[in-house]
Amino acid sequence: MNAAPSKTDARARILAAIRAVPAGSVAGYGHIARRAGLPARARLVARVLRDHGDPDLPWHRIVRSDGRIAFPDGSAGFREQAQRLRAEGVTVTRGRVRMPAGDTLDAALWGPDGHD
DNA sequence: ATTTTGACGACCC
DNA sequence: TGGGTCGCCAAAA
Repeated sequence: MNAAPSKTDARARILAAIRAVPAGSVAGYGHIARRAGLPARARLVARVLRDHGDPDLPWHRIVRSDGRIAFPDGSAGFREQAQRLRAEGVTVTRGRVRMPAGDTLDAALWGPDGHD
């Protein structure tokens, strides 16, 4: 029934999906978008992350689909994200983290159908 | 209304 | 792994 989710709702879903990422783990932008019911809206996720305004939001757990940090190498955001991830036990090598292998593990972590 | 931009992604080589 | 192309979408210019 939700054929036309308003932008506000979409944003709320995205934020929820981001908060659903467990500490010590990472997720891609497209991954979050899909999880929020918004396929092909990875860029929207980026936009939300840029604006969010919630200090508790685990934005640092969101990386590119290839595992690379989305900030320019060497930038403040880049370093901060790497630092935060390491603080959670995530290994960051050359600004890159190891992405979860298959969706199977992903489903196990988040729920096979819908669990937010 | 048209073009550019951006914390992106899938493909290809 | 790494570099380049093309597609996608919303906000800004």
